Amino acid sequence: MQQLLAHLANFHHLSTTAREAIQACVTETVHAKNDMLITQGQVCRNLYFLEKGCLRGYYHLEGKEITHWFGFEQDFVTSFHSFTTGQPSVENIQLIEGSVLWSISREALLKLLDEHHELERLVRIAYEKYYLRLEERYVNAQFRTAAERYEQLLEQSPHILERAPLGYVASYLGISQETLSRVRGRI
Amino acid sequence: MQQLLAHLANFHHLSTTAREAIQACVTETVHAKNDMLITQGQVCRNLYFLEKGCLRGYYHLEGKEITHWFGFEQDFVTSFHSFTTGQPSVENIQLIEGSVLWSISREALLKLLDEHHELERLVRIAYEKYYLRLEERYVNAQFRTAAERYEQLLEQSPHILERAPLGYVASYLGISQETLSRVRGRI
DNA sequence: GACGGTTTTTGACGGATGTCAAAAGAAACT
DNA sequence: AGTTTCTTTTGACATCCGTCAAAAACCGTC
Repeated sequence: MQQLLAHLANFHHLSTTAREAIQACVTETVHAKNDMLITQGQVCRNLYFLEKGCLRGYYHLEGKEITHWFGFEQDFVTSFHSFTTGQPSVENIQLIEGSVLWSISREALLKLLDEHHELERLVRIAYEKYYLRLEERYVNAQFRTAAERYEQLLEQSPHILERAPLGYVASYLGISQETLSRVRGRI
Repeated sequence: MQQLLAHLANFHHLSTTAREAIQACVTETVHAKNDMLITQGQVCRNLYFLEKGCLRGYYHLEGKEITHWFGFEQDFVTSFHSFTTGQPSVENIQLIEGSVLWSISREALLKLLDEHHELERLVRIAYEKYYLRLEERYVNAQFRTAAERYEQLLEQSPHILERAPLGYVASYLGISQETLSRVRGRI
């Protein structure tokens, strides 16, 4: 819990009343490896904060699983599209390791924003950071060869390679597992 | 100007005082085809609203120009990373057609948010939409063949194909102009 | 309607990578 | 240690696509 509040305070100052309001409406959950946090077709009603563990977001395309993001300690995670629009999720969120999560429902979050106006700014700043990360990932995806994309990842996010199985990483890079294996062998 | 205010009102209710404050700090500019709005290396200090016209954001990678987004009427545009962090832009923004833009500086925007608290929420909602669009683009980029990515674009954003030269569209799809030309010929 | 410049198309070729299938290696369980 | 199961590697082959170069189509201007 302290982790979550400390993380939020990085974005913007937090008053005591806001802290207390947040504490009152988030709840802790523990999940085992390979558990599904969200399954395609469900509406994702919660925003999660990952205190301990590791997970991935993936969807199905052309008969394959495409892992498009990984989450680690201190990350906010949700099926963003479903959470913001209320439509069924097109993606799945699955635990890669046993994990500890804090969660808040969309309704509770909106109520929180209504009652503690200062938090609007905090959320806005969190979105900015979120957006920059997505943009960076997108740019990296433009590198032509598998080897280049792999080296980018190795440099920028080595923790992904250490904690996620090869197949997930391969689809994250947009290549087959076999190709990733070969590329890795050469380096 | 009415277009801009009407567009903002789509996100969230706008009070009269907020409207007036906005009017007071945005300015209109007109640009000719092929003008550069932002050049790589500059800090992008403004957020723009595109009233009329069409432009693209691109950057250089491995000796090629990568167009990674297009902007059209009613879009907010900026070099997002530079604008939010104050660091030099890694991307260029260039007009594809002669265009009419409204702009506001980062300082003026932050002042506006401080003085009109209600606008924080509006900006937060605008970010949500922005983010969803980026995510969608990212997912489309995962289709395996050039033909599939082209057909996705044809379905979801035919206006891009109507208004942007082939070479820009090709790099947007992550393929060569020649391949795009062939794909298009087959369909 | 002829000219120059720009954009798009066509052709030939090689390389990177996906696919399928099987082998090898690790980890988990008894 | 032995068996099962999961993950990673290796091999062979087809194909999609990038590159380079040249031709064709398009467009505005004189």
